[in-house]
Amino acid sequence: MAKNIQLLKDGLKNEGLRYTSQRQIVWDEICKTDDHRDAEDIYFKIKTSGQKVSRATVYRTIDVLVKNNLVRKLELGDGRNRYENKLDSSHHDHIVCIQCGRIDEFMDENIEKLQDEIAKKYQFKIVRHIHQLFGLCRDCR
Amino acid sequence: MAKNIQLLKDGLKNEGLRYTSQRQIVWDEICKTDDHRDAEDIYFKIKTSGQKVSRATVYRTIDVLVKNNLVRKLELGDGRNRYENKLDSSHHDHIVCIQCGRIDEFMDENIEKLQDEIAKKYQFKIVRHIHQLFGLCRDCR
DNA sequence: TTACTTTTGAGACTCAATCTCATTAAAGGA
DNA sequence: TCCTTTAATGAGATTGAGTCTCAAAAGTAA
Repeated sequence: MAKNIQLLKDGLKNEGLRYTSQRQIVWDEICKTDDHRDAEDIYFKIKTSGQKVSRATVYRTIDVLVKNNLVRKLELGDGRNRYENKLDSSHHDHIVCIQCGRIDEFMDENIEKLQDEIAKKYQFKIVRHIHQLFGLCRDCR
Repeated sequence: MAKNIQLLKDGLKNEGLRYTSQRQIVWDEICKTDDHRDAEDIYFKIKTSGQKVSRATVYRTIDVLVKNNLVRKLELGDGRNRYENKLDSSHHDHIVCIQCGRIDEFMDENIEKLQDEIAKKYQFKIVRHIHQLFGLCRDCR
């Protein structure tokens, strides 16, 4: 956990931002699980644990963490953004069950390469991508 | 255009839904361009053209069209859903310029195949997918 | 410790989208 | 054509995720 504190401090310092207890609390909460949670979930988890961080600060801190590459933002198109920590996970995309909400992660080197070729063909400089498969998982099909 | 009217009528009949002038107006508006517009754009375009369809009906009709496979919903993760008619376009994904908003369409048979393999590996039955590349287009890079 | 600047909290606000419910109008008989 | 039934519509209220405001609190550097 000490590692996480340093990661946060360094990330903030890089951006000329201050290290505060609220930011630490939010970052700790996001590191606690490898789930894909939305901001309200994270906010209420902190709130019910008795710690005091306002909703605005939770949202603002998550933005800071995303910008500093400590947290990844997931847009599943249902109106709520989800977040996952990037502690020791390498790049991956998601496969989502539309029935039970289960989210698995996948990564395919070949798809990544094909994407690069498409970007070249269209003369785009890619900065990020979204690749999500929606369907029924083995338990729901 | 007569073709479009029939498409709509058939689509509605299949679902046991009624054919109404409002639904025709919304469908016509969506067919007018191959843009990727949001519901408000479509609503205001209809409104300023002097035709009377309420906002609620525009939203409801778009949902009907999406469910009946006449319109495709695009989720670019900026809080507004975009829509495009599926008149004579085959399946494709999108490459989006984060600077100017330009949206190009791409399709890669190999990526589609690799997706199928991933689905098999994770034992998912895929019903839809989102694949979007975000970056800077040739004019913005 | 002071002076300065960033961050926080509470709640107001935004905006896309949905919901409510009284009214209107398709669709299929008679 | 006229009924009857039932779905669709419109106006405006409501929702809900997320953002903004601004006074107060707390880092930071000298």
